[in-house]
Amino acid sequence: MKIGELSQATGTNVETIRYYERIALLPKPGRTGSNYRDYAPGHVERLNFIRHARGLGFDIADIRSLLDLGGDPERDCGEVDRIAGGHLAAVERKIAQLELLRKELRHMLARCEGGQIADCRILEALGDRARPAAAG
Amino acid sequence: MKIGELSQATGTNVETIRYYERIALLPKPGRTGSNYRDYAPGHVERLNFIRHARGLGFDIADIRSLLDLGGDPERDCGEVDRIAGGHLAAVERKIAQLELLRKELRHMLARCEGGQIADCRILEALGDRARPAAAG
DNA sequence: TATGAACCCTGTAGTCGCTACAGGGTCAAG
DNA sequence: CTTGACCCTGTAGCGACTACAGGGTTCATA
Repeated sequence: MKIGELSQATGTNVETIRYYERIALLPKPGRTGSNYRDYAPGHVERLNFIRHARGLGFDIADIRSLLDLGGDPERDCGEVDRIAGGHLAAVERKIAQLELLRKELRHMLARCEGGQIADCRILEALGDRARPAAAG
Repeated sequence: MKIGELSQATGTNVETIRYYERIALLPKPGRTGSNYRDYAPGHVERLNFIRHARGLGFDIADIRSLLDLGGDPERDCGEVDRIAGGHLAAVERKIAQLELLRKELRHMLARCEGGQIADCRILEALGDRARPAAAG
């Protein structure tokens, strides 16, 4: 299987696949006589795992750990749970933070009554660090 | 005012201040005889604006536009409104996306019953691209 | 006067996860 | 025999910083 086919099969950019190889996230495949990468079904599986985890926002260090753990079937599931739980917590923190931003942005926008820059409540709110809109 | 004082006054890393100068977001200050940067009150105000806007997640291109607009007091407020509104929409999209991730992660974690890696539902869910947990 | 700490300077490289070239080689079809 | 689609390596770019290395300055203290 050539890199273009792996790309098609997994919906992954060719450059991204080569990048994953470079950082040793995806093992080096064999090569054809003309030096083309030659992938096996295991590569498809692993790359699907990686792309799904990336889609869920896991960073590459976490994915590396998850893949390592997956290669050790007798080991306890706790570490996997810890990584996924840690990531969920991070996502929840991020959501909470963005909800605060949303509130402040909505507040700012609600105060805008059009008119001239000189009277712009949005610029005023941005400049006024001592009294951010979310607190008022 | 030296860079360390500006840093204190605005809660901004010294390296970040120099970075803002390099990308011409913060105007070059005067220099003392010993070549130290010498900031004026206007710099404090501008940097406060920048930091507040960055805290709200505006990117530097947007902040540049907002600062430019602020320098033109007779101009209509519409462009400012458009930038802030666009950013609010982006924040809302991001929240929606993270809420989906949260759902899928919670689902994955809920299925974990401990035990061995070989039976790990989390790794199974991650590997199973055809049927992501959020859809089931 | 010497010394040491705390500050300041420039310039460059690293972070993360890709993405986008430049400059070439390979292969199948017409 | 040429065209075009694919493949290769290597390097540089993105955004928004952050972290040095390797030096200069200032000020208080001994």
